Amino acid sequence: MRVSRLMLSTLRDVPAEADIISHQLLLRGGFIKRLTGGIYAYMPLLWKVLKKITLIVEEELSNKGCLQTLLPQLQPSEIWEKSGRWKPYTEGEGIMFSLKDRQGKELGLGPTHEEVITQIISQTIHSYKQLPINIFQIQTKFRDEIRPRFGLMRSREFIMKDAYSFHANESDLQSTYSDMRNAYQNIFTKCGLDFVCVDADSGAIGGAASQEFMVTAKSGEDLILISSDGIYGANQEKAISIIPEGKSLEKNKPSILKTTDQKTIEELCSNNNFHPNQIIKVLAYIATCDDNKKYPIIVSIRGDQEVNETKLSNQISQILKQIVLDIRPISNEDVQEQGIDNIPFGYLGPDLSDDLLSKAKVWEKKFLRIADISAKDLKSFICGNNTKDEHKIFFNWSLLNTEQLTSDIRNAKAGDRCIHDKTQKLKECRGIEIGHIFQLGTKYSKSLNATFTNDKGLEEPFWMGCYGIGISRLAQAAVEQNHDDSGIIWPVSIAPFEVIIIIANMKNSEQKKLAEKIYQKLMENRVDVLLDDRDERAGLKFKDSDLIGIPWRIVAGREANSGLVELHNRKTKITESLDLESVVKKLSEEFKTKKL
RNA sequence: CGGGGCGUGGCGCAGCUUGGUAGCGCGGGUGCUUUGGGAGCACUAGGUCGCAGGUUCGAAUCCUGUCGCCCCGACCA
Repeated sequence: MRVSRLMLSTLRDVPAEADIISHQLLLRGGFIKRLTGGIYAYMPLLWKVLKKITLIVEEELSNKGCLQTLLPQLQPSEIWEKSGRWKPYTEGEGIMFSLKDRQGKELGLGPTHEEVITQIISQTIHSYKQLPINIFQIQTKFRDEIRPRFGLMRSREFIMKDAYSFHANESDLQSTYSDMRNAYQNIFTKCGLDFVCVDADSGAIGGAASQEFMVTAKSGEDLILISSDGIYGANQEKAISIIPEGKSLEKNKPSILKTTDQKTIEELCSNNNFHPNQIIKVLAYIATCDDNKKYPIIVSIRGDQEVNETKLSNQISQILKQIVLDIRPISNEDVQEQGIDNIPFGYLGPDLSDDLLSKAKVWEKKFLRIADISAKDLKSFICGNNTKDEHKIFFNWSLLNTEQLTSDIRNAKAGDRCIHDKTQKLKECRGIEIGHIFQLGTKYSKSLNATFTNDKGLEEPFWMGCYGIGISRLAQAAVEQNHDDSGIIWPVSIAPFEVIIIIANMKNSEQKKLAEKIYQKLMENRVDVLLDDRDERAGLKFKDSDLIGIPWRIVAGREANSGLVELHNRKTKITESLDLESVVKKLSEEFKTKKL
């Protein structure tokens, strides 16, 4: 390809809309153009990158025996009703675009394809003899993000690879799951990325085991915790740890302490010389569930710890056997709306009476009480006395005489000790999620009634797995991780072009002739090469080639009349003078490994 | 959804406080010079100042509404 024909449009100034470096560089290099919020056109340069990523993915998955397909994007509401996801996905914080056709039939614009593929497979596969099946597609997905941002990182329309596997039993699912994890390692390694694989929450998709692949980068949206030995890694939503030991409260006669205007843990500690880990923090939440009911929740946790709302939400949905649509702290407005303004915020105890809810207009009349292990483990503690300006001190759980469900709903933090080895500590870093694999189990096959006949002749729901890769996000993550002050430094395997040839001075026929010759030769050797034949000054061409990040640069310049060109590596910045034959030979060998 | 900020040629911005109907840099076009790190000079094209009302003799500027974009938050009582 010749740059004069490439529709290249680079910008010197940073467009005001871009905040993070990868977004800025993609815009400045002319890789993407924004059509509207969170919706981008992939320009020819980026499309080449996306195709290269796609090829790597297809090759790896094909090696694992996966089939490729292309599924509908417009999906009928019925199958989403059956799986129980229509409401959570279209209402509230729902992320599915939905619409009605002229008959009034409701359709969703696919954010993911579990329902569709389950339906299709159940129509096609009937016997255990046909299993397992592992099938994938690469196509555009739609998500109505509350707040699209960072260019392709969180956009409303994006390219995703999603794979779904179907099995006759759980152990077969597990073996495909680890096969896929292995394929993912290969894919991201081939893409030239630094990444980690961490335990993850399975979120709205549901299911058992789930892991995420994270490209480590300062601007990452996810907080991940990794043990110093690298054995354990998890998204903070999911991470578990051993809590730091606290300075425990001595045992003493339980009593009531006057604590006027001491509503926060901090105020309580500074006024009475307590430690946060001697106090039980009690928080009130309201959870909105699938059955349209609102459940008030009382959460107890050790004062120095933070509630993990993902864990909390999962726990509630397990207890109530309901999908939790929304969970948030109870606000003063909530309390007023319900007509129950007698809740002594700042002085709550785990044993806050249900009687306070008796006048509630729409809320359930009973608190669901959950205590984090950190609070439950305290032998003697301080907590609110459910009366303004009063706390209990030297109390224990049997004195409180209250029913509590105990579970881990605490945020693991950097510095906490690890479960697998107490001598290891967790450290935190940020990551960009580019892949996510799930063992779904039978959740979708059951709800959609997708079954096969097993070897005993009985009908049984499929065991399912699903596996995603954000293709367009991966491209941007690669930029976030590989750039310098001059621009992008694409890993060779996914670079839009492997080599760019610059003709320093278009008026010099020696340079032109030599460049053209190398250009032809490299193309004959199947090197993906770009020729900058624009009638521009050399400096501008250098700037552009650095900005768009082509890994190798050949310059036909000063030494052209002695048959020499300059070969420059974008990443190492090493430059050497070579003749035509050596340049072609060197580059052909450089790229040979991946061209069979 | 809450808070903050911004909408002025393709991009980045000034002008707005104190109304008098647009300007700078980059980019585009033409010509000459230049030619290894975003060239110089000259000429030139391109904007109903997001949109709709209102105030005024007169609005980019003041007021109201609306749309769009960006950032932060939606976490501890």
